[in-house]
Amino acid sequence: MSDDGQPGPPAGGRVDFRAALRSCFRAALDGLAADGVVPLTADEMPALLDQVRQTADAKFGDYSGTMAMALAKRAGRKPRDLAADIAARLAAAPTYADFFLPPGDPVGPGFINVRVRDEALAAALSRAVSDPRLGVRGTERPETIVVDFSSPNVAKPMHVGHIRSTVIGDALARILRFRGHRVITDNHLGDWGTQFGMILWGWKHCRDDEAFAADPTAELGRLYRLVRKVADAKPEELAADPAAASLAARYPEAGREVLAETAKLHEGDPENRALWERFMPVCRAEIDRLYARLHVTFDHWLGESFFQPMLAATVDDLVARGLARESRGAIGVFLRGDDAPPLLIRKADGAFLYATTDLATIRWRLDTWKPSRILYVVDHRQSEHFEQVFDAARRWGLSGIADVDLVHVGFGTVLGEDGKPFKTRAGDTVGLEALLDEGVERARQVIELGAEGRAALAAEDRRHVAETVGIGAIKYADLSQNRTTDYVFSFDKMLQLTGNTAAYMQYAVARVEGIFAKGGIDRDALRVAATEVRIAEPAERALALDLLRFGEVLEDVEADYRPNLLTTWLYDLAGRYSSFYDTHPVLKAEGPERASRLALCDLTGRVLRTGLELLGIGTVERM
RNA sequence: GCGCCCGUAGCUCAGUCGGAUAGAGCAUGGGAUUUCUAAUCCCAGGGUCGGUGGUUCGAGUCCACCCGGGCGCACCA
Repeated sequence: MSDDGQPGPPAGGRVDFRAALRSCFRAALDGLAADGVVPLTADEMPALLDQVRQTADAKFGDYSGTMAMALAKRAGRKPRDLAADIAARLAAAPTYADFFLPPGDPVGPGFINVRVRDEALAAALSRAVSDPRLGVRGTERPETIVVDFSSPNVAKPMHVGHIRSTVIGDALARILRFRGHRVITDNHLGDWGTQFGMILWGWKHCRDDEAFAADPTAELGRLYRLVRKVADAKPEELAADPAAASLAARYPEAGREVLAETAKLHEGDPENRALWERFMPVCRAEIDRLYARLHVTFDHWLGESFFQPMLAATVDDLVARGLARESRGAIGVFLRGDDAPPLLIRKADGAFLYATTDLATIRWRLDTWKPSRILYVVDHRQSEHFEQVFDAARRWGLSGIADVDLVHVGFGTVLGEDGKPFKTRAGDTVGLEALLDEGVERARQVIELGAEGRAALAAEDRRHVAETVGIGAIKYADLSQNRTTDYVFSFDKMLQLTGNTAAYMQYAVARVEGIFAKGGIDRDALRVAATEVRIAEPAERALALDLLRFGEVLEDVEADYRPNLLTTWLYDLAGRYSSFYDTHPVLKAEGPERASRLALCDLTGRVLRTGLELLGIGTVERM
């Protein structure tokens, strides 16, 4: 439950029915407590008001409150009696009658069911149609929120394992921003770690100058993959790669030497530093191209190298404060006593670790941006790491640490079709670019096979549609899954263009556009004139009510950082629209009915488009 | 060994932090197009929610134990 349940005037005339009803319930419960029926403290109120929700089934009304049953025992009353008491107080709450029909008798063991007045629904709908924010209120307490996501290692080509952080992080950033927060996105590039040591070692021992001249990115990628195998020296990997095996035989100390190259870079060795500066633009050009194609942008690109100058001071400070100490030649923060493994912040060879960078980064962000939240959109396998880093940061006693919420927004591992995870360090996974190409190609094939209506699309339009649909399908497949569960990567599944997919909603948007194109409707004029909306048919009412829940859904997405709540709702919304569209003529309707249906179509199109936009998914006019 | 996560329809998954007869999609079977894009809509079959106990008005959801699977646990990130 968030701030939106607080009483208060609706922002900009926008109505959030659930928030309005919660504030009525709050008044009812306050009265209950004041009259001594049941004692209630202020801090348990949010959880109780959370029990005001959309009903499971429309036959029970639009919203229901279930807290009476939970409170009955404490009140020493029968659940139904207490529910009736609450319902009576609810009906008398200020503004209740403006929005809702009288609650009536409690149902079952004590459900208080509420239905929105049709006039209130029509009025809210007509305001939403004329509102650039589509009736969405947004948060009443804007915060500064840092979203740390994507963060690939620039030394190696991006692959499918990077897609979740990128897509989920981008969607969350867009949604939080739309909610009214000040959002700062930061791509914390891995541009300073061991993987650069591998490239440096590879460059010095087995580079191919011609290949580098022809395609620098590919050559650096080759070096990374090759040296990684040589350094790890796993027999089964070497057996499968003769080139790596012969190098490993020639340089048995390769693993140590790679770490030494990394340490030299960190110490400011001129040669390694110069090579790093030469490689960086090559690496950036590669990932920039992919971000452009994904339409993902960042406010900042503060990679590990940016924080490198702060690392020594970070370690010194933690040592000086008695939080960190030497152990087996390394330096670590002992968080769980002397026996449990510490959080290492400096290796025995002097090099720093990613925990060091993470701690320095927290300090810098607190000093610079003073955020109230920092979100880390990172694979859930790193949950322990973040627990430790957050714990260490709190003990560190940084300025502002008490006021910041550090959140690891974890997500399930990307698995291959064989059910095994894509290992970050594994050699040959599906490249991200190849994945996007395949998605677009499959979408293009569907378009070519399509009905005559699509034959009218110009070649340029077809390319654009294929790109939008193909990449949208890939993003949507990822976002529509509960973020905490593992995610099986499957071309066939994500590129299927029927059912619960982005294409279904993009198609609904295109059909809305079709109506306005065919009817030659002036949508701006329609929005200004949409003052007399009438909701008559059940399909219209269901659609209208659903449209007005946009703000509720975004609030819920923020509460748990779960974009799949938005995808589910959008899919339901598109389904309601399709049902409505199938049975209710719009252009052939007349008078107020036609105007009302046009208003519904206009708002549906814009809500779907905006919702997809918040997921980072594009739409097209025709498809 | 310690810690975290998961087990729901044939398949892939939702399930609003305890609420009403457990929902979608795909697949299967049937139906709808003189009408705004059929990439659509409507209908049907399909379930001991891994198992056993417990907590209570109520459990897929919370607790305990068991079965089965995944991940992490000091010098990679």
